[in-house]
Amino acid sequence: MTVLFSRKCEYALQGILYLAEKQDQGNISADQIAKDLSISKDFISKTLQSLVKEGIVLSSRGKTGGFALARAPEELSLLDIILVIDGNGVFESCVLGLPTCGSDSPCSVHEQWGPLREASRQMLANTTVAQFKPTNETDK
Amino acid sequence: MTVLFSRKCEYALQGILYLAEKQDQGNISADQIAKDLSISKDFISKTLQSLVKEGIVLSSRGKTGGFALARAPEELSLLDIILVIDGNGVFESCVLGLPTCGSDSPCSVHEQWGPLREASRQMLANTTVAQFKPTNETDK
DNA sequence: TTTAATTCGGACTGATTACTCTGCTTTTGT
DNA sequence: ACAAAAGCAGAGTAATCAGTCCGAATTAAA
Repeated sequence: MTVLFSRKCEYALQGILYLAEKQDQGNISADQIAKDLSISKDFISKTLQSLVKEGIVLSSRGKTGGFALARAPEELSLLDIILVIDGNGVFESCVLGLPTCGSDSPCSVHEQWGPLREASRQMLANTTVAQFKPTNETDK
Repeated sequence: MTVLFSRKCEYALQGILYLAEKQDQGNISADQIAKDLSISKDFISKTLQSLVKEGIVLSSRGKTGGFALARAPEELSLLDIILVIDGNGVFESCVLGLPTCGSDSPCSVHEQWGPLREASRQMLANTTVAQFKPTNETDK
């Protein structure tokens, strides 16, 4: 089944949302995340490491180590995460995969697709991680 | 790179559009399609066979054999082809892959994504193969 | 009736994605 | 100092997707 984002990207989003939820509880171990999200510990671990490299997530080793958000949830959009994991290919290439299709010689759906694609992008850019937090006020 | 539709689906769309273009030239061989679209003959062949099974494309064997559209291009939408090859997963599942997300307990983007997804679907459903034909009138 | 040109079916191969394993390093509590 | 608990890195494995190959069945023309 073809899906908009890669599995890894979906897990990254879920992981980030989870970290935001537990934001005030300090470091969260990959083990705990994995259990609560029912994902493989090794895989979510690797995925979060990608986000650590990009400065989106903080990590610390050792006995009390784990992961935490590097930015305020209000300053972190879903698109930020998607771009790191999957890149922006989804928002760029021709929907029909037509090799000739581009802004200069667009295919029949190109013009109609553009606004939809842009709206999707905007929505993901405007939706912050904070909006997923259950019932907290602004910042802690 | 993650993309909306599978490669096979993209080829199917390109193949159908090509068949529509050559509609008045009788059967078109997989070999010719492959050459003109710069796709592997074997692969486009297999792909079109899937569409034959669903009654979207006609095929005939033998010396003058080849493929042709089974329906009028005006009666064939892009969505028809997409559904056969990729199914409707893209239009159904949660964008974020959240396991809990559904119409009963939607995630934060679910509500906003719905209209976009529906608009995309509508656009693909309303765009017929005929719209791609260069400069022909209605039906021959 | 033979031959050439085609689709068709199934098995096969290669590439990419998804995930796992193992061992190492770091850090903290005892 | 030591042991336990965590992340990290790289190699390895499994599954799916993309594409190939080959031989059989079909059909039309020579």
